[in-house]
Amino acid sequence: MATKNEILDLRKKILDDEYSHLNKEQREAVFSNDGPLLILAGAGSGKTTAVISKIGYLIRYGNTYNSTQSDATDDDKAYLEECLKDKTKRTEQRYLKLMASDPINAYNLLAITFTNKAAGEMRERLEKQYNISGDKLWALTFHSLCVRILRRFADRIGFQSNFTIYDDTDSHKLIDSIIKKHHLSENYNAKVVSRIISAAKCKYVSAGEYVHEGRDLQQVPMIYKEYQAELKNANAFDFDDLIFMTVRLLSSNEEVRKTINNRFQYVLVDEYQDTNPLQYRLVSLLAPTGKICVVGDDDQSIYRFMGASIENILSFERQFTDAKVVRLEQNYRSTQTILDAANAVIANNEGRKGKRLWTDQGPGHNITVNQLNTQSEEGEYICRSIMSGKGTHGFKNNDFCILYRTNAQSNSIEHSLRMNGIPYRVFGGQPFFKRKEIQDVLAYLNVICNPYDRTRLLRIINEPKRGIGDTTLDKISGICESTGAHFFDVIANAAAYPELQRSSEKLMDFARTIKMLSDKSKVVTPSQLFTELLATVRFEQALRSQYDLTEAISRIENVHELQNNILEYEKNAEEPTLLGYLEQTALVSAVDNLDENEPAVTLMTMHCAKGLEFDVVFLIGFEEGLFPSAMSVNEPGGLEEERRLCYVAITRARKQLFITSVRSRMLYGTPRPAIPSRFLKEIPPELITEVHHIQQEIQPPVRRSKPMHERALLTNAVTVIPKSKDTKTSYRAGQKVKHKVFGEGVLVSVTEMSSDSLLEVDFATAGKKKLMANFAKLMIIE
DNA sequence: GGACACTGTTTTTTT
DNA sequence: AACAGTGTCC
Repeated sequence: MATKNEILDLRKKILDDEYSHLNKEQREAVFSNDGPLLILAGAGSGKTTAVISKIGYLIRYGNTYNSTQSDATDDDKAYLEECLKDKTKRTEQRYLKLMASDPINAYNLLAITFTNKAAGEMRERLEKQYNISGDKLWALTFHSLCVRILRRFADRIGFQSNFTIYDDTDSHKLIDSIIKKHHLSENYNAKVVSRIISAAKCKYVSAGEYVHEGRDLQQVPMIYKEYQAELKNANAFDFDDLIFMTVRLLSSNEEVRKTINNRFQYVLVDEYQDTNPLQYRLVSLLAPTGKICVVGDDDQSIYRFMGASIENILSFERQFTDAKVVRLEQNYRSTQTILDAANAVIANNEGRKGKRLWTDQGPGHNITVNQLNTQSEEGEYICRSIMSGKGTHGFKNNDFCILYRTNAQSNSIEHSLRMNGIPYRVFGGQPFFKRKEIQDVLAYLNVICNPYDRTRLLRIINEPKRGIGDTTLDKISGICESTGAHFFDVIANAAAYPELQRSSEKLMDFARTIKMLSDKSKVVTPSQLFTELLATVRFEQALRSQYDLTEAISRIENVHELQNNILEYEKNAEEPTLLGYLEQTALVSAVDNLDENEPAVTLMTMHCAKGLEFDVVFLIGFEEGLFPSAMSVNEPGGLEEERRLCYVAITRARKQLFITSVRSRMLYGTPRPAIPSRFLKEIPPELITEVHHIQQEIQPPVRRSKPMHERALLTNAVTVIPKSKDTKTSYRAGQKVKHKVFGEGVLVSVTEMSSDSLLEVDFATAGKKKLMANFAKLMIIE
């Protein structure tokens, strides 16, 4: 009889061999499945590889590594010894029978990620490396997971499964209407109230339980209660409620909880440092037996403002008994210089789990630091650096990434990139979906799915104009108030209410349109319905009559772009539905659309960049008041959060890091003096090469008598920029340019004006147009 | 009901 | 500088 230890030892050797592509710590993370596990994964430490391997392992072997049961014979032992030497044997039934202990079905695994992109990548890699079908295993974000659960069990908490999702704009609108109704506009701001309510929800404090502190805003509990009543009446959830109500559902309904727990036998949570107490509750409900692995990095917790609690990861070991912690500190991404800088900066924080990144790659390039006078110089400097990086190091456009603290900073950089003909993509801000015409069409689609969605119904009931004014709407609200009827039902039966006599035809006509489209939506594809909708409400005609030709064209283009977006969705979704599409538009994150292969420089906020990596990273606007932000420095813990953000930003870079600041920054349209960020001083000086941006015109041949150090300075400078006379001279007649709406065209003439240039462009499709250079945002193609 | 001018506010980060 | 919200007039 082979002893238990002999067999265990043999198994360990085989598994170490099979997972030899991982380092020791990663293997430990893969093999530790006895109880709750926390993987403390530093930036770039191969965490995704470890997680993918772990899932593969759980599905193939279950919990072999630590399995104590063993009744193997000597013959089994000899067989395993053969398997150790001969890999091909490891597909045999007997091998698996000896090695596996409670393997988990992919169907019974749940992986929660931070973005849909991360979830998609996980599914892809599992499919490719372990042949695990992506639709069997649920890899989702917190929000999309909750939508799935709620769609199935909505009736248990008094909702219908065709519920719609309110984004921030929608909830602000709703809260604002409640504030107005109670004549509280003087002292109550929808945004502020919405934040308070959201913060309460993130701590799982319901409207009934909420107790307001402080002397101001005493009416918040009342608004909170009404807001929840309105949401329920509208059959809608806001972002927080998606999770809140799922928690409520699981904790109050044993049958549902059993169904869910039966399905999910092992739960993985990524980016655990960014979860909030509400999400913690959800996680504990999903993994009551401690079959759970969370992955995170306390140093990368940057979403406190969204209610994320760094406490979740810091106290994981207390919250989940017998938890094990594995640290991944070897970095496979960056040079030692970049890691040293990151380590040095984050070392200034207190209350960390503690961790030090290292790599066996060399030191690489020093970090390049430059202080410029203005934002346009900053932009120009970056463009020059990109161009020289492409020339001397052979980098491609998509190897570069520009990161900033606030979205507003993208403007000036975009301008420089356009002027230099460098293709780029901006992420975040999501201006497209915020456009009025897009919001309007989406509101229609939401109402078609869920006619009780009152906020969106109000948005479109008179858009395009159909003669239904405020007076009528007030009357309808009054009827709803006194009878408890739904807004839509009142409209649909307008003739039954004498006070609505004058507009009853218009109202009922509108309701019939919605009803008709709603019926249709059950039999046609989302894109077909979209076409039908535009035709029925004569949307394009309305845009044409409302705006002048150029603007109408641009808005119609946007609507068509939305149609493409729907088609794209239909192509990718396994089971495309209108509700599914709307869900996606509500829950997409900025980076979900990032295509690493698109040949363009990437622009985004440091927050957005979490989880991404680029060869060359530019961190811009390193100035006091901007980064760290002025608001954060007075807040307890605010500075440490900014520093973590700085750590995240630095560790995005693989090979080269550039950091810039300016002396004069525009704020609210006026220039303000700025001094370099304190974070720059936290980077050890020996890691930094300071580049001095040279202000003079390029001088013809350097004079012999020039002192050596000044010459060195000149050659050291990555760029020598002619004094920025004005960037508009970059436009020349004959250039090929591209406009976001009009497409490609040729520049016919350039007329200099006081602060701008008038451009005449002959577009291939749209014909000749006159545009202002600063406004048109043209991209120079050649 | 809509067009227009004027005012005040905004910039921290987002599922 | 850009934009949303408000007020005024038609």
